[in-house]
Amino acid sequence: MNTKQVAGLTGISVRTLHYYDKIGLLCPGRNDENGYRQYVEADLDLLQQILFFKKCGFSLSKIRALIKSPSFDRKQAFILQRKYLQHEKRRIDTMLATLDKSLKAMKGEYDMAQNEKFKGLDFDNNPYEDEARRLWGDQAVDNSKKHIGSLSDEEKSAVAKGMDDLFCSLAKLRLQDPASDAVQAAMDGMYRYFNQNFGVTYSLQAFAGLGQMYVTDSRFTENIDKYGAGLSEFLAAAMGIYAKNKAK
Amino acid sequence: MNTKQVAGLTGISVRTLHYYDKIGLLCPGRNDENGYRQYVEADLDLLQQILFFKKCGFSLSKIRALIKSPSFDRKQAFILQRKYLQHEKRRIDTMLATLDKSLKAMKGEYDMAQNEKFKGLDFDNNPYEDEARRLWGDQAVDNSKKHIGSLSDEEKSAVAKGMDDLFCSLAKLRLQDPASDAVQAAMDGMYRYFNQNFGVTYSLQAFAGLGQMYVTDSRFTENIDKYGAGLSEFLAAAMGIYAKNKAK
DNA sequence: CTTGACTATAACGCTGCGTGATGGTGTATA
DNA sequence: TATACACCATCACGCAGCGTTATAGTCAAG
Repeated sequence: MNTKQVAGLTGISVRTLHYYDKIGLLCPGRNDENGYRQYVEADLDLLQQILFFKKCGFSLSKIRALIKSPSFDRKQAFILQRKYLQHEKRRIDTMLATLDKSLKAMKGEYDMAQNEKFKGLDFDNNPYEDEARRLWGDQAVDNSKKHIGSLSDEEKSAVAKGMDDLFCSLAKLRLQDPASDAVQAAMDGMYRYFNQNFGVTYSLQAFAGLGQMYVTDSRFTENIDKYGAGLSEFLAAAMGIYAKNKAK
Repeated sequence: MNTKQVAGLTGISVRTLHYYDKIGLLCPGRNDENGYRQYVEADLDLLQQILFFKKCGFSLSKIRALIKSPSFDRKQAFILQRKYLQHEKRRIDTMLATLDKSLKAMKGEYDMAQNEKFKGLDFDNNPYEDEARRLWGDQAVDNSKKHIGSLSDEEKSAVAKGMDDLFCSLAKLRLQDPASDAVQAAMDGMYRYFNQNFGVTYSLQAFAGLGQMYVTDSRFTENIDKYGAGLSEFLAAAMGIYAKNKAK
């Protein structure tokens, strides 16, 4: 299929498809003769995933990080997205209730508290995040929190210092290819460091899952990106590749 | 209430509230001593409206045009918004169905057509628009279309020319105050022109409603704004004021 | 060989805020 | 009375995700 046909099929504009290609989000093959884009079925499936992730409120760069990761699992993504949509439905119900109450209040049939007027109208928190936490991260996060909690103040600050150093050194690599030897060697160091310092043994899967959380979970993203813009997305890719390679 | 309290109550950031004030969307009174913003209950109700309109996908400038119009009716807005939300719920159901089918297709239990993969994922058309059409405009639009259809080609182009001239002259006024005498005189001309040339007699209410449609309905907005950026929003205000004044 | 319907890239514009920077106010504490 | 500290204010700049021209090459039909 050519660009225009995909546009017609999906409702995404041609311009947008060009843009997605340019930013490395959806890069179809090309016709050898004239260089025109050629979308095959796998491209369409990927586009569908992209659109679902957009619905879940992720930025394009995050989506790219997620779907490019070798540890990306379509089935899991579908399941999380379903949970997100169910959340959304409930939110809409809340908003409908708010609406009906506001109507009644307008007629004087109901006395509405101020905070009631805004139920369901808060735009901030992303339920997809919550679900992803439950699926991938909370045990790991909780465990390490528990472990850290059991340390003395000195030990705590030592660990904190170690993490700081680790992320500083990782940040310097973030413009290189995540699959390169240098980066993968750093990943090996990271994996070992985590296993030594967090009271849990990370399986390779859990390590890759933690990488996914670096982009899906704002608690991580925001802290990590302080060491350098885009670091979390870079790490997600590099950790996924590391887990995949080592699993062999 | 001060700015921070409102922020806490609604989930809207302080920065955003400042911004809304600056662009004339939500301008609370001020404390005389220090110039601080003071939000009263009416402001909160308005903010609620603004948030509902945002959910419906309107831009801030459109929202401003809608709520500032004297013909703005809170109850009608609530009702339209409810319909919009119900639409959204149905769309989510469609997306959920698409999701489940995709899962099945992945397992090989179902053969999915390409276009089926994108059901519910099209972001473009705004259901609020459709509802607003049904409520305010379709009869008027249909009637005038019918009337114009009954004309000869010459007459048609004469009407088209007249409309073109009319909007050109209106566009020149668009930076003035919609309530000013000059603008209101032009509105009088517009009202008469419409009643003479569209085979329908516009009630003042219908005239104001048409103004609302100029901003809610992209069929109008896009055409009108060709004569000058923001013309549709300006006209919506001016027509609303005209109808209100003349009703007295 | 020209027309019209495609394709391509490149560059500028727009919206809705977030994020400081900088400075005035108000009240509590030393 | 000084000073700290939390809160308010107004700029000014930056960013994502495209829409929108502008400009140019490709291809089949007439």
